Amino acid sequence: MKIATWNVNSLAVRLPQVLDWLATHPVDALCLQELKLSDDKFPLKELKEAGYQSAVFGQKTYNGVAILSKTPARGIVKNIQGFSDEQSRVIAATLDTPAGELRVINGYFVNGQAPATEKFAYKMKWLDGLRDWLREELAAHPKLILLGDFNITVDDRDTYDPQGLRETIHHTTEERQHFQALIDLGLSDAFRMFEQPEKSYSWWDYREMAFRRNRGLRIDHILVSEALKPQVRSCVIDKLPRKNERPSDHVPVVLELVSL
DNA sequence: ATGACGGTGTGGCACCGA
Repeated sequence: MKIATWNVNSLAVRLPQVLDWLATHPVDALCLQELKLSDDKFPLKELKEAGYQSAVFGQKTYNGVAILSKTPARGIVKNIQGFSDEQSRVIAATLDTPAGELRVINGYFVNGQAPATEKFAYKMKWLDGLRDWLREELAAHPKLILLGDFNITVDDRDTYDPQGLRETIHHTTEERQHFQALIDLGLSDAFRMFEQPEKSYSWWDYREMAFRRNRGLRIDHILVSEALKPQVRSCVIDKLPRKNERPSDHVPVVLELVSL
């Protein structure tokens, strides 16, 4: 059973690429971020024809998240419970999969612009709210996955220039402490459960031929709960879609779970 | 380096992303 995350940076532009990818990577569930469209513009029909149901929390122009799944999603929650948010950044659902009943929390985390800005402060508050809510979700759902675009590098291995980008956005101590607070709830970074290629990233800037020079960041993550850990077989980044024409700046990350 | 590229909504550009 496979589940993936992909920040598509406009589903309107990327739908053909998503359909292509699903045709070659028929995952059980695909979590999308940065739809950049309202619910009424969501391509429900096209995805249904590809074999996927959609739980959608859209927003015009910015943000927007969705969970595509082969089996119906239940218990859908939009945004962080107990945290008031104008922006559509989280959708959670319970899925019945070959690997069992899974709680899936799909997030488009706040970017944060730069330390000491209002947007950075919002990022920190948002992360606090997520942690508090996640504690409850974990208590209710032992087998839980938190995945999406975290907009945080975990350590030096996740960035092409650890020295030059020290304490800049996505690299600050404060962001990493907030990431650690999520880990401390009892979650594991599935990608680091395995040996991985050096300089593995999930995002590359469109500018300066960043992809060709592999100047990227690993900011798209999949965290798994303690109860799910024994079922994790692999976690890989699929960088191939970054070579598409008109690619997203992010690529999919894929988690494989086995049944017990 | 106030830049670069790309998406959106707008309107002759600005804003945002990371």
